[in-house]
Amino acid sequence: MTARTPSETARDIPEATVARLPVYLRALTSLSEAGTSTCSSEALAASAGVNSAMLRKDLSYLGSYGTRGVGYDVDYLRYQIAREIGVTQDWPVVIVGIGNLGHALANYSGFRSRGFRTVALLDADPARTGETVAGIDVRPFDDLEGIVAEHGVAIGVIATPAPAAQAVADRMVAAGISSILNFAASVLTVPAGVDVRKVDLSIELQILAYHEQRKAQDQQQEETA
Amino acid sequence: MTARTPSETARDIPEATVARLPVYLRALTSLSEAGTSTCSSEALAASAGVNSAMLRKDLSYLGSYGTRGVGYDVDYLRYQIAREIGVTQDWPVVIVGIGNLGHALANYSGFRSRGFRTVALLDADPARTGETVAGIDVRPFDDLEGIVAEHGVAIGVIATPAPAAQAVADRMVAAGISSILNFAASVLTVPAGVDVRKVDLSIELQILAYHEQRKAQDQQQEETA
DNA sequence: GCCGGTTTGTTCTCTCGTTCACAAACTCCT
DNA sequence: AGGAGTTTGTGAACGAGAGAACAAACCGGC
Ligand SMILES: NC(=O)c1ccc[n+]([C@@H]2O[C@H](COP(=O)([O-])OP(=O)(O)OC[C@H]3O[C@@H](n4cnc5c(N)ncnc54)[C@H](O)[C@@H]3O)[C@@H](O)[C@H]2O)c1
Ligand SMILES: NC(=O)c1ccc[n+]([C@@H]2O[C@H](COP(=O)([O-])OP(=O)(O)OC[C@H]3O[C@@H](n4cnc5c(N)ncnc54)[C@H](O)[C@@H]3O)[C@@H](O)[C@H]2O)c1
Repeated sequence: MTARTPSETARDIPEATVARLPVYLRALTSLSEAGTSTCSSEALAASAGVNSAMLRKDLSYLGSYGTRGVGYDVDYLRYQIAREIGVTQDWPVVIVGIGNLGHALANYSGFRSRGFRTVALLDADPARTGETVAGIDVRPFDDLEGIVAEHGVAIGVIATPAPAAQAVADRMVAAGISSILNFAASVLTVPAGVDVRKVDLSIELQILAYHEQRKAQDQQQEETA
Repeated sequence: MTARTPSETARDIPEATVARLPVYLRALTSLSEAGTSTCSSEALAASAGVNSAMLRKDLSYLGSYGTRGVGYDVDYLRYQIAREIGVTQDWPVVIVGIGNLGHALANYSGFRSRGFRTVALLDADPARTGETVAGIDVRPFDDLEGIVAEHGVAIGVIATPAPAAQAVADRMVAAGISSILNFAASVLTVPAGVDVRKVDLSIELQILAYHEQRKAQDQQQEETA
């Protein structure tokens, strides 16, 4: 069963490492634009805000792209990471729910520059349909299946109110989308093989509030001590 | 030195647990609104999308708020979690950078309903100043110190372009802010005692792209097998 | 008052992630 | 060519997090 074809690079990069690769990629792009051609793990780790040992271990999962005593070639490493993540090719993306957040996302240029191309903006509200945001027409949600098939869309973004999110996700999955980025504050249930990542602003704020409260308590305790 | 005052509840809740508490809180609010007064760890875990054993362990860090053989009282548990996180009180928040994203954040109602009150919108661009978003005037960035002092703001949100983020963070910290939510795609350096959390949309998309690419490769391998 | 059924709180174990520390490998200088 | 000085890649120690399993505790019925 375990066919194990050691075709190109060995797979199985740890999830925590995958989450940091884009940060390294960004740091390398920065360095490259600043004209730096070579950098040490120490320098790159500082740019990325991590420990240098962790950086080296992360990079070692991709292969041996550094030179001992010298460091890493910025552009070469940048290409290798980009290839590993898969952003050397363009990924078509659809955004569903063109309200406050959907508008911001559609207008966000960081998308395009990092290998993601917004091919459609969809909304269920007929009043929204026909509007043009960032040069792209807002189309009815029912166009989803056609657009996904036409462009081979694999990644969908949900920016609808929470109650609509599960239904939208179901339609996306049925249409053939297998990766979803969810901004709605709700837990999505999807079949195996479909990846979901969530971004929840209010959760982030609550985590900050917890630590803030702790700081206040600690300070109070010091005062009474 | 380690005074260790076991004042109320024992502190030191694991970070992973802290990150899940807001999810439980949301699920409990949902259940409460649906009229449910009691629920088991199994049911709550399903709503939150986690394993029931993990849920019980998480809750056990707060204390013993359940009843064996019965389950948890929804409203009581909800209050206990809210108190632990610190969202029974209101947290004043400032948002800096009222562009595409800043507008969406200012218009976001989920803020207010979860214990966070936007007390000011700040932008360095004079053209933005004077505009009113969601009933709040956009004010010059230089008003930061005054507003932080006046309202006792502890939490700041950065939605400026990446190159401006570090400077904004420095000013925030100098003004007395000790928790920052950063939407800009840059690594922030802050003094010890200041918490930073980042939300980076393009990192999330890149993680999805990586897994998507892997799926495609696996499928290709199966076909040739 | 006791017993069967139910559900929590917790212990144990395993996996995953992070950091340390150092040998291997490279460059540069003499 | 050889040695001093760097920097990578990785084995090993350490710590945190997740899941399985089970005893303790509770309810309701008899
Ligand atoms: N605005 C923010 O800053 C922010 C921040 C974090 C999270 N969120 C979350 O993002 C989501 C969107 O927020 P928003 O402020 O943009 O809300 P919004 O109400 O402004 O926009 C929602 C849009 O989704 C559309 N829609 C509703 N049901 C739909 C359906 N079934 N199919 C397709 N489209 C549908 C609506 O027509 C509307 O245009 C919400 O779940 C919110 O909780 C928003
Ligand atoms: N729009 C999105 O969907 C989105 C998504 C993810 C991340 N981001 C990030 O969020 C940030 C903001 O994105 P945006 O699309 O809203 O950009 P934007 O250009 O529309 O808005 C930026 C705003 O910040 C203000 N500003 C600039 N320098 C400032 C300073 N020193 N002090 C105060 N204000 C200042 C500008 O005047 C402008 O109003 C960017 O870093 C972007 O990468 C945006």
